[in-house]
Amino acid sequence: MLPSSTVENYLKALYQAEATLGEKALVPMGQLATAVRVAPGTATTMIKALAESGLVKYEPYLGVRLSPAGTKLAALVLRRHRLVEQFLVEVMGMSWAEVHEDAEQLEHVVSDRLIERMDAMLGHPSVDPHGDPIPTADGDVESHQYDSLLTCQLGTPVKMIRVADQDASFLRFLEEHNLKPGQSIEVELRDPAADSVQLRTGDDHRITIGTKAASKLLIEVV
Amino acid sequence: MLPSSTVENYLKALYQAEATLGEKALVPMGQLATAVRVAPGTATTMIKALAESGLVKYEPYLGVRLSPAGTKLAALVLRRHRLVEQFLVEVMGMSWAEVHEDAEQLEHVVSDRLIERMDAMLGHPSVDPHGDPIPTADGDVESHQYDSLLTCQLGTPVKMIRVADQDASFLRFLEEHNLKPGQSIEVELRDPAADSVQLRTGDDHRITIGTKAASKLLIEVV
DNA sequence: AGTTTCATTTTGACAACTCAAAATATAGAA
DNA sequence: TTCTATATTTTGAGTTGTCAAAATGAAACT
Repeated sequence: MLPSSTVENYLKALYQAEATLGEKALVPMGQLATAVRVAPGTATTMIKALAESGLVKYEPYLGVRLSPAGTKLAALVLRRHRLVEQFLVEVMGMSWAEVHEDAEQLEHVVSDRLIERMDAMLGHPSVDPHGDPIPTADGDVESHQYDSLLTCQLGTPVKMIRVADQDASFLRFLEEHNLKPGQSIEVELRDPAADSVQLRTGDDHRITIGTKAASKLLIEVV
Repeated sequence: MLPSSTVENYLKALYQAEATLGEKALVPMGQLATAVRVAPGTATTMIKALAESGLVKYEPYLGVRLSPAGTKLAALVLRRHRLVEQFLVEVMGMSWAEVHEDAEQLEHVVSDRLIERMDAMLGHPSVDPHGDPIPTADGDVESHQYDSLLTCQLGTPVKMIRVADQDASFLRFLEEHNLKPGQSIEVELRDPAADSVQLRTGDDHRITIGTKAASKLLIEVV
């Protein structure tokens, strides 16, 4: 019984929620319902069914957690999603700001045959255009913890690694200022009162962004 | 209200049935039900709904025909299907025998943006790997009537144009004998008693195939 | 015309997914 | 501890797409 697109979306949402909430945390129903854009009751119903089929562990009133089986399935959905994004950018020449929606659809229908061919054509990439890690065909992920532009040291040159946000207009903004994975950056100033972070990029541009945005830009000390 | 995958499949099946039955013919329910692989009653129910939304003309007990709106929608599904097939063969390097199933899924989720990108990357092809014509983005199709290896003149050199069958094992057979669109062929002999047709290909191989198979291979006199 | 045959339609039911709104549980404030 | 605000679950209902099997229509053969 292979999972429907709907089920895949629930699993994927749980996977991503767990990644930000921390491994062993239970994902609250409300958050899950918001993520998959359904009414709270709908999420409850679905989760009870998924618990029935062993894909999640459900603790009434507390939340949900993926089972090992569910985790693996979710990782494979994410693998397809991210390989497709990388493919759309690298091969089809699409902008990284516009590939998310397409990948969101394609991830559910792309066959193993096709996805492995894409993987090979791309030279088995380890990350997608946003720097998100691509799980292996076995569902294993290389997961690092990175600092963000909000938490890193001031005045230290760092390299951008990953954008933890898929919002198209945000990505377009980043693209416009050449803030992509690989770019060198230095945080010059943080102003808590103004809720802002001031950057200098490797190609010597100064940009000021909000702290919320800064927290989405993950980096590594050079 | 954009059509669901299910609706798209019904429309596509009708389009293809009409293409073989003749323009103004009504497609019988039974045939449609078989094509979309549902029980007869299911097809009746669905068709009544489609008639309601103006995509088909339904004549109880006689059959169905696509409306102009339905025809256009079906052509666009076919456009996506065939462009995807061409893309999978030309860009992804897949065999023409194995692209049908993938295209069957992808045709429902590939965005306009992506399909037009594929189209451009392929140089706006007019036919897919099987020689089937690719409708334009407006839903217009260049439709020729071709002779087949069953109906063409004996001993006359002809060129293969199109394979009117998507069966994977049949396509693998053709590939093995290099019977692809573009190939020159000559029919040497037809034996009605043996139900067979004997060919000589441009690269000088002799092959004997059944009349049913021969009727699927469309050609043009050189 | 009468009867058998076959295709088609109707009926009743079910599975997957969803919602709105009522009922209930939990947690935090008084 | 009691009340209240908030999150969660339950309930009843709707949509889409499906099937099996009964009922009906059309056609074909005595």
